[in-house]
Formats: sequence, structure tokens, C-alpha cells
Amino acid sequence: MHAIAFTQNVLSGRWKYFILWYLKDTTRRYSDIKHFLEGISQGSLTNQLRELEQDGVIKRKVYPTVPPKVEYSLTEKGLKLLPVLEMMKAFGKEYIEETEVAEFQK
Amino acid sequence: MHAIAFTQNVLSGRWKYFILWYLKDTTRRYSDIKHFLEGISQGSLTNQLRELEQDGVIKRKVYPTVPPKVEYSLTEKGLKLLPVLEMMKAFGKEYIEETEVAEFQK
DNA sequence: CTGGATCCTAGGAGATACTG
DNA sequence: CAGTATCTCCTAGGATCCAG
Repeated sequence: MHAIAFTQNVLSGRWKYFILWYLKDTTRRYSDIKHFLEGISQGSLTNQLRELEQDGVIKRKVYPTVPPKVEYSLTEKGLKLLPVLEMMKAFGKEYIEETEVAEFQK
Repeated sequence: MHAIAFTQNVLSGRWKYFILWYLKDTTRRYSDIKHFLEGISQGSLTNQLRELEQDGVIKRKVYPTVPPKVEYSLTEKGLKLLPVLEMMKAFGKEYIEETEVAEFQK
């Protein structure tokens, strides 16, 4: 049962779900992620990426060029998180619809 | 894609996952939940229960007795969240094993 | 027994400035 | 471009006291 706690811990943070979702099927550069998550600050983005990396769900590849280029992608373990995200998305879709209906009926 | 955000919002909070998991297959009393979640304060528990109720994933039934008796259970919508929790548990189990192996290999 | 009402604190997240 | 280093701010959550 504590297994849920571990998953929760990996995903704890305001942006991690979206970062993982954005990396779902391809590699992305730091600046792409930043642009995708409009509103996130550099500090927060770096933090979240570091934590995800330490938890072993994403990997970081640095190209020693000028200017620097860093790419992020999911690891094997990260891929195993996708079913969780997909379930969340499925629930969310229904949830939104029901909420909108409820609002409409007021 | 914002669907994930809605689900995240419903589940945001330190204890909600466990409350839902505890209600998974039966109705529970307030005092049972409090005992199950050792360490939670009354204030927090009440807050989390209220939020879950407002999001429509649990329902609250009050028995007008002395002393009072209140039971919580999942709603239809709450039941739809279970697949998410099960996926999280499945991932967590693997995650723990891999982490322990990694610790062991140090 | 179940919770309402306050007060308070810790830590996550944002803003800003700076750098290899 | 992709970060570090501070600083501040906010709010979820805990502690405590009170009540039907």
C-alpha cells in the first residue's frame, strides 16, 4: 500500500505530470520544455527536472557545444509511468464533462 | 491535455490518495479513517474530506445519533479514480524493487 | 464522536540577477 | 542556451482549543 506513496512522491510537484507527458513520445530540449510549460520559472523547471532525473524516470543528455544543448527523454522506468498519466487523462476528461454539465444545470 | 490537470487537482493533497484507497471497497467511519492515516490531524482530515466531497468523488452520510456517526464512501465518480490508484500502486511496487536493488548494489 | 475556528510554520514555487 | 544563486511569498498542513 505504501507503493502508492512512492509513486506520489515521484510525481509530487506542480509540473512533473506535464513534463512527463510532454516527453511521452520524443526527446525534448530544455528550451522546448520551458516554452511548453508557459509560466514556469527557470529555477522551478531546473528543480523539477533534477528531481525527475534523480528518481530515474528521465535522462539528461548534454551536448558539449556552444551554445549548450541539453536533451531530456524518458527512461525505461519513466515509460512505465505513462499508463498512470493516461488513466489520469481519461478520468480528467470525464470529470470535466460532468462538471460542465453540472455548471450548466445550475 | 488539461484533463491531467483536473485529475491532479482532485488528488492534490498529502492524504487524498490514501483516503480513496482506504475507501476502495467499503464504507468507513471518520474515526476509522483517522486511525488508518496515523499522523494526520483532525483539521487536515476534515479539510481533505471536504475537498473530496466537493469534487464529487466521495459522499458523506451523517447519522443523527448521539454520539454522532459519519460514514464516507466513494461515489460513482470516485470509483472511476480507482484505476489511477491501481496504476500508481503497480508502478510503485516496481519502483521500490528497483530502488532497493540499486541501494544493494552500492 | 465528529468536526469548526484560529493561529502558525515549513517548504515549494516564482522573480530576479548573474554566468560558462 | 541552460543553467546557478538568492530572495521573497504563499498556502497546505499541523497544533490547539472549543462545541453540538
